[in-house]
Amino acid sequence: MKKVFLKDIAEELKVSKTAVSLVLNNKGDENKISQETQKRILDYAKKHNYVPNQLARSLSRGKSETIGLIIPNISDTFYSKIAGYIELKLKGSGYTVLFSSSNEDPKKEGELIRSMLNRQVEGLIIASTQQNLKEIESLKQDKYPFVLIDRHYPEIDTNYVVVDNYDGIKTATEHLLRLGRRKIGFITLKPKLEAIRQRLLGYRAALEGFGLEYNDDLVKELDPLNYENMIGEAVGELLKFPNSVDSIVFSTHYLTAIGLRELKNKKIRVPQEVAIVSFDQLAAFDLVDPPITSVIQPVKDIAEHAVEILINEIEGNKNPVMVKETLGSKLVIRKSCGTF
Amino acid sequence: MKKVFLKDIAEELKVSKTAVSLVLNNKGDENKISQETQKRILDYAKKHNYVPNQLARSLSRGKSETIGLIIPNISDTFYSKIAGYIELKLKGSGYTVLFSSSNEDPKKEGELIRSMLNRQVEGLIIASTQQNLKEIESLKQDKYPFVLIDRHYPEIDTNYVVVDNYDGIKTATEHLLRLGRRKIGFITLKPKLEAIRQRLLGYRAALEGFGLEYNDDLVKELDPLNYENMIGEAVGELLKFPNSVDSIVFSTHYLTAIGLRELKNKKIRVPQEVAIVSFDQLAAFDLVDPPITSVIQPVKDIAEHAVEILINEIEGNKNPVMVKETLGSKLVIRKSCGTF
DNA sequence: TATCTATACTAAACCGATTTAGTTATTAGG
DNA sequence: CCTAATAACTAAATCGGTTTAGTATAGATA
Repeated sequence: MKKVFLKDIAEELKVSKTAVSLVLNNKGDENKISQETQKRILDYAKKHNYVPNQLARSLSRGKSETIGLIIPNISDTFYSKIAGYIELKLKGSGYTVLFSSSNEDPKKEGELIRSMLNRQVEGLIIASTQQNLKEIESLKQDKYPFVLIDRHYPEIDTNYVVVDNYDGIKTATEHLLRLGRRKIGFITLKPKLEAIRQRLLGYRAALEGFGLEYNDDLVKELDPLNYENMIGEAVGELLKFPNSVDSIVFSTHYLTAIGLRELKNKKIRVPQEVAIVSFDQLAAFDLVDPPITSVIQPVKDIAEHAVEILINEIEGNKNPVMVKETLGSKLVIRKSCGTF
Repeated sequence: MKKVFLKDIAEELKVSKTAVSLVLNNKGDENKISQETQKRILDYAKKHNYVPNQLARSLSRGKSETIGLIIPNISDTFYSKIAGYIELKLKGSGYTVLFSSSNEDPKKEGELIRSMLNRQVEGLIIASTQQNLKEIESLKQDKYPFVLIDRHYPEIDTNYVVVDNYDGIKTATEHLLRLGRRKIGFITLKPKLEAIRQRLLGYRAALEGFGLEYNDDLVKELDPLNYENMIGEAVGELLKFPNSVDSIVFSTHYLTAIGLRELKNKKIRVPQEVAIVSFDQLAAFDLVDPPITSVIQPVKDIAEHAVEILINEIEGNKNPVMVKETLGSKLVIRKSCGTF
């Protein structure tokens, strides 16, 4: 079946392109196109299976009805869930999502932002590497609608929806302290990210709240690109710490998973010898031996709030007040911490 | 900073739009634009931070440099991993991925396909609901480049990359049989999908290979949209089966997870009383109590092969032979099956 | 001197829509 | 009967690029 264009319909029906376009966009009535003509156009379009070319449409209207989502990694369950909820929230709104992963590479992230702008997305949701201050600032300067999620730039006044990382880790650490653990290790990533830095601060604050001194030796910062090879050593060192640590706080779900694997390899009994708690979780953490006490994130809320804020800015008032949301997380207590 | 367009550059530099366009597309030399003019254009473009409007570009060239990915659900780790690998494979090729979830809804899938065509994507990778025969056939008729993944339509001659579902489940079931289990339950989804039907056949073939009779009571088919509420009953019935089953094969990772939860609730010892094996897995299945024996899928291969086939068809010969690949899976033996 | 050939460009059509600013024919009002 | 208003359209500009088919000039060749 040959593809049919607006022009074809117009020629065939001996009406103008204008008429066809108006009718197909439901603007026939308000533009006084007769019912008869409207019917002819509609029928012909349906019969010949006409579909408008979105590119042409977007170009001429200056609206793409697309929003862009830039995340570190679509394979990470945390982000794939967010992506899923964003899609769901957008369902029926007419917007499509264009998404891409930066793989924590600031340069790639910059390219993605520009590529999305070229593609005329109408707004962006970004879980940034937090190393593109310039780029984000210029988005803001251009009054381009966007909202940061999961990670934001404290130094710029933007929309954002993040989780209270500080508080999440603090709560988790305090839970261990309350259970009597005192030699608490912390396995985290090298803090290029403000979010990660917040987690370290939370850990520290919890200790100090219990009158304990912060000890650098208890904190292992792994390279985000090479953590799998470094985890063995990190765990090993914590176990060698004078008489070994009695517990470990992991700052991400994947560190927890490989950390626990390592502890099991070394035949450490969890939680008897070493208790653990995790920031964020994987789907099966409740089934793990032992079930892992985790700080769980309000993934759905992050996604939905971000979409609401963005759509509101795209469609609503142009010079709005920035919306800043820091959502709370929830500690789900299972067995790996040594219970309550 | 005001946005600068091709036209602006041309007017400012007193050259034609043609010249600017050619130079910026690296076609200056072959079109004999003088080095001097080229430099002026390039410098001006860089200085004023010119970026071409992709929509206009795509429209006029008839190429969008975008490929579409339609999957059931981006939140499912299986598909999010595939999405990740597809992105990775496409990196540097100039193509962008536009992806959307059908949520197993054939109608939605149809809309997505059409929406992507409107957006002029140059090719499609689809993990179909397998209930859109018509739609897929018409893609084929239009010689539109596409490749099916994970699920295909046996009745149409298309490109596809799938996993041998039959063989995967058969191997898993045989493993249980070889370990002496004889009353093997099978928890699966209602087989709207050919892929799911294949799994049932694999289960059955394994039994029959061991001279066992297929028994309907041992097979529980759950509604894909309501499996969480049905799992309790399903497991309960299998346990009530004369003297209870001695093992269960789960046909997807999420059924395994909730099934195991249910078994644990009921204080069934796994694998002593009931052994389990899973088709596909979640990130922490090796850490679970007990670690879950799973058939693992070649996710990376699926993604990479699909991309290769698609790009080849988009850029290469126009009337190619369809590529049909059925990849093997691998049984990873852990504890939940009662070991070797 | 007339013709050919490079060189270095450009005008204008085109991609497939949307939209502004009219135009014509008919009817209503004064 | 004349003017104004309304109904039912349409021509042409526009969106921001790409591309085809030329053109003008200078130098080389016969």
